[in-house]
Amino acid sequence: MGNNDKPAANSRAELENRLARVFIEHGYEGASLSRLATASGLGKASLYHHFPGGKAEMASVLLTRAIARLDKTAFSRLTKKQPAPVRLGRFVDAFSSYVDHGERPCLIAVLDHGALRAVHGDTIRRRFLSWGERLAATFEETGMKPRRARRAASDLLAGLYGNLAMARMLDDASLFQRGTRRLKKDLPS
Amino acid sequence: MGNNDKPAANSRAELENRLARVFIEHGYEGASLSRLATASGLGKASLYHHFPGGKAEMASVLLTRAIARLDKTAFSRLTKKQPAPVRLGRFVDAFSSYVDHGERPCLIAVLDHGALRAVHGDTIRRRFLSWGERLAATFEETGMKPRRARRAASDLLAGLYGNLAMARMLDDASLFQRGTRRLKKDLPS
DNA sequence: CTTTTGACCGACCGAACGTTCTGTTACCCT
DNA sequence: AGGGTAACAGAACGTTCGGTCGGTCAAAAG
Repeated sequence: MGNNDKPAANSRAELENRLARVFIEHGYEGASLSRLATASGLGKASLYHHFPGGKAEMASVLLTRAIARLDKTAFSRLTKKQPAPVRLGRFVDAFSSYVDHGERPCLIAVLDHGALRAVHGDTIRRRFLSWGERLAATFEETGMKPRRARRAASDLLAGLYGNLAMARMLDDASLFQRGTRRLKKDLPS
Repeated sequence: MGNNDKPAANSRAELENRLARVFIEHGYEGASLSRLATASGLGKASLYHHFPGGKAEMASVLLTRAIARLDKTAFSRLTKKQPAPVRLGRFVDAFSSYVDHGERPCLIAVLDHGALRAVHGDTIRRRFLSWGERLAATFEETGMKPRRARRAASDLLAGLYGNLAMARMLDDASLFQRGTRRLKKDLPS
């Protein structure tokens, strides 16, 4: 076996979860194959059974998964049947739980550095642009003019990621939670 | 020579600038000795003349320098003789120029990851805590109650780092500049 | 009972890693 | 002129890197 003290992941989802945690913690360059093997409970060679493209494919798959998840769990709430202010509140809550209420950095942001930025930076950029537009459109529904709605969308995203960054540097997730509560309170009603 | 197409750095400050750029761009694990050597115009072995402790010492020295700079150029403005609102505005401007108006990530934040987090995370945490208190004290001087001043300080720092993160992911420094302008406008007068 | 297949891994590979050894210059000091 | 030293680099060190190879083993398929 690849590891003595950890049971192997018993499902594809569990395997990806464990790999994602390594990438989040150490970044792409710091996530070595031996670390990934240990964390997954598999041998290095076995990882190539699941990801023939090696480390690059793992990162790519995990990034795609993270984007899909953030889209499905958070941004998709912006296009539901509730009134716009409710949708915005739900979105903030969903984003918060996506980053584990401030405990975990965002994998998308983590992978947008170093060697991977050249590969996936554009995908990430486009995605955030589209998300920003969706967010702005929702703010418009609350009665804001396009210009102001754009500002509100930009401020909200920056507020979310900023509070996440501060919570990480101060090693205090409650800081993110308080910041998020404030962001919600300032939402249009 | 360690390099063919780049002139060697001609001063200690210039050397550190070039090394810092590599750490900012690639992170600690991604900043390989050969990259550092190439960027500095020195041979790998020569870097050990200036930093006997190797890569770890480079990062440590550069981190200390970044903290000192941010303190001196930005946070020190909070304890000058001008009225508090003016000091806050100056602080935001100074922070903005510290990160090259949104073009460059903050080295302190970049080095607070992976292997280096265990080594320097606590130093960084304490520093940001102290900076947050200084910022809150200045907000208090504008008439805010302690509780609200703390919130304002936290929101301002989060806003700064959040806009920086968004500017990076969207690859658009003007986004940081607009966000910063808004943060200044919302400052107490 | 055989064959095939999917999951797995120990052992290995060349390359790159961070680091050190052994110098060679070039400049200062007396 | 001679001795010391700061600044540098070529070449090699042992280690770890991402990645490959040949194979085992259990269970499904025939």
